[in-house]
Amino acid sequence: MVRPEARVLLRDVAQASDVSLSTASRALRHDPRISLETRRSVQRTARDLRYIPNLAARSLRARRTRTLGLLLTDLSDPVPGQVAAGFEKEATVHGYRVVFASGLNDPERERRALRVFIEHATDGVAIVSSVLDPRDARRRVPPSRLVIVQPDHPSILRGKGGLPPGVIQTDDAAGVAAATAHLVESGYRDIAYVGDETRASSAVRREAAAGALEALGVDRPLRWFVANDDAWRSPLEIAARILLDPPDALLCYDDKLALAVLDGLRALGVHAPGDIGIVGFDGIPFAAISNPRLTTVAAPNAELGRLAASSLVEALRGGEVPGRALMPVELVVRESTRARTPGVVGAAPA
Amino acid sequence: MVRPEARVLLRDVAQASDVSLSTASRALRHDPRISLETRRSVQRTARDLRYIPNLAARSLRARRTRTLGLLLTDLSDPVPGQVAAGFEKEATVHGYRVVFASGLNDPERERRALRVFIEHATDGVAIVSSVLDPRDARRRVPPSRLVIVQPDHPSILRGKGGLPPGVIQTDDAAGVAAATAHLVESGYRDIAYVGDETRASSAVRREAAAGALEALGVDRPLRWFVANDDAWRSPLEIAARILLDPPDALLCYDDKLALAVLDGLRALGVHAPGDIGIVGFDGIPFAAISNPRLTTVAAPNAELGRLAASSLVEALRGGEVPGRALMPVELVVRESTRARTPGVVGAAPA
DNA sequence: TTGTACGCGTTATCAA
DNA sequence: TTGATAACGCGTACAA
Repeated sequence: MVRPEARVLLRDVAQASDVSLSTASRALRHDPRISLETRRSVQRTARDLRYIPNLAARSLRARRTRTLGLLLTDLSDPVPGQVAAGFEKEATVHGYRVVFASGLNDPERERRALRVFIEHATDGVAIVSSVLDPRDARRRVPPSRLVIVQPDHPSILRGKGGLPPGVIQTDDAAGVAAATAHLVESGYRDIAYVGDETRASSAVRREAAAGALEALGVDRPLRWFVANDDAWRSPLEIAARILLDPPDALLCYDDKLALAVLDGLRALGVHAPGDIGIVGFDGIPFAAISNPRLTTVAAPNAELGRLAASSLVEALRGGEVPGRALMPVELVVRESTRARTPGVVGAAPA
Repeated sequence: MVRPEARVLLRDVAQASDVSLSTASRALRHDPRISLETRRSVQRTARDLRYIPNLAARSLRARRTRTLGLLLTDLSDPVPGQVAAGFEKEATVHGYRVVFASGLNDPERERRALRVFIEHATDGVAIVSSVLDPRDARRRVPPSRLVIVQPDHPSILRGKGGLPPGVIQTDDAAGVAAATAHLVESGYRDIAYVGDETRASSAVRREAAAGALEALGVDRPLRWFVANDDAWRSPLEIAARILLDPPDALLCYDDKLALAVLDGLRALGVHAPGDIGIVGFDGIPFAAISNPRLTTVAAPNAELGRLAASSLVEALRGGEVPGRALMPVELVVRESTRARTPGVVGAAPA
């Protein structure tokens, strides 16, 4: 980048300011041992010469890069996108740069990405919605410099008892329970979950819904329509399967899927909330302006990213292990669910 | 990253394989001068020791990083997200890593981001939808290593005559013209543009619509509702303004805005395509499953990203200036517009 | 076919 | 308060 012969080096700045290399270096880093006068002068010439430090040399010597790595699933998806935006913004505030990599839910790609971060000698790493085993991740990246956001590995199913350190996640179970309660209060009885059969985060939500339903004393257990990761791409297929034996209401894995289901059902003449109630998860912007507007469990995605960055930076400063956090989610009731009397609509047998 | 005492260096690999540093280095880079036998052995021990090369040292010495920089507007927006995903995927295929930065439509932030790329000594840089003056960008990054995707600076207005090298963009004017023709063919006469008043890309689309309308011999000139960058966040406000004097059809700056307008109008009792026709731009996934599904001009966003990466890589290999490309867009007619007879609906005075 | 030795640009140690 | 100098880890011209 930039032709070598054109690039201004620290030594050029030093020569131009008539000081030694080390003085120039210190002056630019605001070292208090350098007189204010020299500092100003050096900084001025550095700006005049358009000096840009070579990060490679700096990190080689200083053993840190002020760079953070962020591993996420897919940049083209709004949810990880929001997390990434929050993370980058917060990191920038603290003077850190960010290197991104996408894992696309493939453990092998995720491992390669971590390797890239290590090559880049990132000071810290955040992993969002990783399908990688957290223990595996911690073997590759020292736990003191690792934050795991919204883990999506089966281990989160067993780990009911307390969050491990360095993990930031939303209280999905509570959110789904609230959504389930809302459905039941609104008179829905025959409720089904629509979501992935393999991903751990999906299992968490499904089990939370089942548990809530039972706890609420609803006699009909939760049903389940399997809709894998890209089911939202074929709204008709999934809608047709649902209509084979339609429940009163659907709890969908996420908003993307919920909106697709909404579309597929509409194409087949079934409308929410009149014929069926629909709830999503995530709170993406489009859920607020769909028709009908989608009832959803909103997660603070950008905030998750910000928190990941700040807790990473703090841990790096203090040499501590990053803290844990369980973030609340919020049920946002909109038009895709509504109060109704049970049994009016849908093929709900006695 | 990784405690120094734990990190495996090339010299550790060399020692363990009983060869010199340089032999180890060459063996790992598949240098044909090293016997196959030693190569294999060194590679084996490197893997066993989990050796990960230090990129800083390598790039310092080799004067290249195999890293590309991607500057975009906002990671949380689906459109740049798709470009980013395509870019990253293609870059990875060619063995390049990617550093991202978001400029948020702020020239100052964009300049800072370019600086970060130079610090990182990225081999090449792609700038997506930048509001920075391309000449400014080219002063900071050598043109031979710069690709500008979808520039959004006023200079694109004047530069009608031929694309400059290193620029990749979509043929927005043609797309908007096609959309306008579609509206006119469908019987819409009083047509308005909804979009930003300052951004160059918005001006291009508005002018293309106005020109197309005139060329089609429609007597009513294009009207214009100003809706700035985050107007989509307040659907009611913009819808209310439109309803003060509603046209037959709306050409919106992008899908996000179109969907918001759709929502706001619905809230006020006005429905597409019955009461008004609505067209978006971008072809985001949600436009395909909205209600009504959105007629839009679809841009090949992921492809744009892929092309940017591959043309950058190619230019780096050949030492050439990256090529130019004008990508076609496609009018996708869906439910938010439809054939109708003029004058039936809307406040179209004689 | 392999090894020796130097330098990439910066920061940190030590001495002045 | 400042300067000289030795690393940091790797790639490569040159020697063997």
